[in-house]
Amino acid sequence: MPELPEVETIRRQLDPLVRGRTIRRVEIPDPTVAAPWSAARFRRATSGKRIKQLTRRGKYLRFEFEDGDTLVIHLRMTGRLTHLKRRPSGDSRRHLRLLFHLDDGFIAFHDTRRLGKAFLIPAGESRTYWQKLGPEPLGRSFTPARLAKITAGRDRQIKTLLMDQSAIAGIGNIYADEALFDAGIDPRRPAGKLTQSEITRLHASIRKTLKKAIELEGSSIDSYVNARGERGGFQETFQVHRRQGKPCPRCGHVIEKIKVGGRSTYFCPHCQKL
DNA sequence: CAAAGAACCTGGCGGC
DNA sequence: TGCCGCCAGGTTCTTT
Repeated sequence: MPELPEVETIRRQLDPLVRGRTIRRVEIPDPTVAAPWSAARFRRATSGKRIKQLTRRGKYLRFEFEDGDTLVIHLRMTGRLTHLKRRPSGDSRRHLRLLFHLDDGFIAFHDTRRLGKAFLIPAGESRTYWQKLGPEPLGRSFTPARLAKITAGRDRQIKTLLMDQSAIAGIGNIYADEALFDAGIDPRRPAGKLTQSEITRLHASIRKTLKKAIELEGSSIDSYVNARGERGGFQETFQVHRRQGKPCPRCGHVIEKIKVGGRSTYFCPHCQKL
């Protein structure tokens, strides 16, 4: 489910609710979420900790504790993180993987496909851990020149590169498709062969698309909901993603669905130049 | 080293 | 109705 806009939406909603709160107790109905750590070790490392703030890096959510340690949660495909006033019971515990009891309310991590992860980064190791990720596309360091550096000399298809988290952090299948359409670039283009003006356009399209998606609180195709359990709104504005067979909103040509890097890819063969 | 492909999971859907 | 294969917003490990 969640790419940068969805994770950022959850962060914005949750941050004011968890700031200064203490994790009183942790329930771990499915210990694989904390693997390779045991449930006991995970519980010991998180309970009693006071949360300083909630931050995001790429698609990772970070509960920063006052002692310097960080609890990291990655939702992968179907993870959901919600704030609850009451402890879930019965049907609402289906697919529940983690439940944090705060001094006021609960943070629940549900995950149908069980691909999501929760883990801890000790105070000293934080800096090096996040170095593996590329720049934040909405950050100051992500300039057209920076994007040009990322694409230079690369033989890879541009869409695959955009989704490579070590190149740029936070873009997934939805926003890669939408940004490439907005920029008028075929997703299969070798990254290193983009012209300067295409790179400038793509840079602007990435930022514009992500910002708009955050405003609309993310995209809900299937399972995604925000921290309040509500669906996002950006799926209503999809230009090409999941719209194969429908007319291109710009030229009317039929939108096609192909595979790029093993992922379903939607684009307009007329507007997006190969 | 870079790039492609398989593996990890579960559930929903279309086809037969 | 039942079974089967395919598909899904992501990452990581293995293979080329």
